Amino acid sequence: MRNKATLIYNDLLQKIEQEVYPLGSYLPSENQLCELYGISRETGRKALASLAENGYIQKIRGKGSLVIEHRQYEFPVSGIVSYQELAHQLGIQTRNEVVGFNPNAQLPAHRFTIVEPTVTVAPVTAIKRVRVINGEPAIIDKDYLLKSVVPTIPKTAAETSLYAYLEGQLGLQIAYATKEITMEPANEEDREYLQLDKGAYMAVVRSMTSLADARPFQYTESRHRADKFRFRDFARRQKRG
Amino acid sequence: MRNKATLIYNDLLQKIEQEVYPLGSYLPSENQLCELYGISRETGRKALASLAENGYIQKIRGKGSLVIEHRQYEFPVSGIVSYQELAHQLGIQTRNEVVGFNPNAQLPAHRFTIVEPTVTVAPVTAIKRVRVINGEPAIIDKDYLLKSVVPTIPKTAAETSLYAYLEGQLGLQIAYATKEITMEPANEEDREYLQLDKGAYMAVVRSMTSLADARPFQYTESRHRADKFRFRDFARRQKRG
DNA sequence: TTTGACAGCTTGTCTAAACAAGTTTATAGT
DNA sequence: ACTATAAACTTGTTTAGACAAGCTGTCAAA
Repeated sequence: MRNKATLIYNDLLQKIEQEVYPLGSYLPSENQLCELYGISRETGRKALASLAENGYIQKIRGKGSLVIEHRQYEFPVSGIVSYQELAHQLGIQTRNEVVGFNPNAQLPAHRFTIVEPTVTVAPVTAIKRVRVINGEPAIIDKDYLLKSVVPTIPKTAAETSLYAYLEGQLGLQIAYATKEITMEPANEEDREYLQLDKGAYMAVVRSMTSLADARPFQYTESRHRADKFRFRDFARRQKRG
Repeated sequence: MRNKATLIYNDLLQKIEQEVYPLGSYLPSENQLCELYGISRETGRKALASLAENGYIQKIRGKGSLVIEHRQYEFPVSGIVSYQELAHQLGIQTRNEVVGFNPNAQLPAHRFTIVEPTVTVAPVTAIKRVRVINGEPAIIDKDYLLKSVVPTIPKTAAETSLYAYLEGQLGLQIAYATKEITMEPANEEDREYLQLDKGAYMAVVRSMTSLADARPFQYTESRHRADKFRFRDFARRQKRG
């Protein structure tokens, strides 16, 4: 990372995870961080603010930055993390089956709001994948990527990691996403690919992902077996005036 | 709110929602904000950073702060918002039935980790409530509040708003929470209170809420009818070094 | 017409300083 | 032994300034 605050954030985070700063202990004070890293106080404070934001510490005035219990990475996580990144972090035995690949599909464009408001249908690349975890098919991912942003996608990228291709090869800057989680009855496709009984339920995560320049480019529908689904979140209470 | 950044955050947020700054437009530049509000640039930047964090704007270098589509408040929301606050914001017709109130209950203390690690059981006040939305019972909330933090809770507080009592009456500063969402088959209690068939599924949200001094004080199990459940989230991608 | 350089905007990063306010500890006085 | 005060820590807020880097339009040169 280029900026100092992120470097310090990563360093402190690593030391929290390695229990150099264990649960219930205090991080070095802001002034100590200045000396330790050779930075100004505000720079250190930015790193601490991010740690607090993500649930690793709680800042207490007059005392310091307390290391608190944070959510471990579970599957699937909140945040934008690609499946491959996640599986790697967790050491999960996983396989990726591309069961559909259509480089010339169409999608109603009302989903991609700001971009092309006049066009009613947008050309997309459609990818359908089944995630097999420990030998059991658990998730169906349906991705639709705007061809105006990503003209071509090699099938091998879908088989390995889509994000590695988008960020690494194409240099796209993936910035943010909105997600919606609902519970829905399994449809025929679900039952077929995931070998489920009738009456089974699915956790469905629909998300729109956008680039740093605010162009939405990817719509995803991720359908999870109910019994395999878990979502963890950390939230801070906002005080409104 | 006391600090300027929060004041400006609230003011900008209001103007975004009232479409003074509509979707797709740019907020005043940072230097303009300085003049508009009579503040320094860093103070304005803190307000903008919070707006970006919560998904209202996307900052684009060289251009400005673009107003992007943000999640409307849906039910239930991410974040820590009390049921009453939420229902009020949404104008939902809602009723609150306290179906259980035990001021002398016990709960395994391993949930409240840092506080009392040696004690195996913690004294809590147990509250069970059914949320009735538009005449239909939709949610069962089971709350357990540590008596070491909140010694007594009037039953009327449970009938109206628990958070209003904790923050308003007792002056407690509720700071953060970790949540976990899973899908589980409905149990007998669910079926009884929510009038469900056998084989019905529930969305279960378990959460631990803590104060500003990092003391966890509340464990909640919120059980939602599957067909009424929806969770919306906004996430930014983190770049790791 | 096209190209290229540049000025003037924008946000991003970083620093140094000052003061307010909450916590802890040492100390002096009772 | 107890208490009140003060000093020395902590984080919280705010400012002013500097320079880097990305975007856009202007204007002059080719």
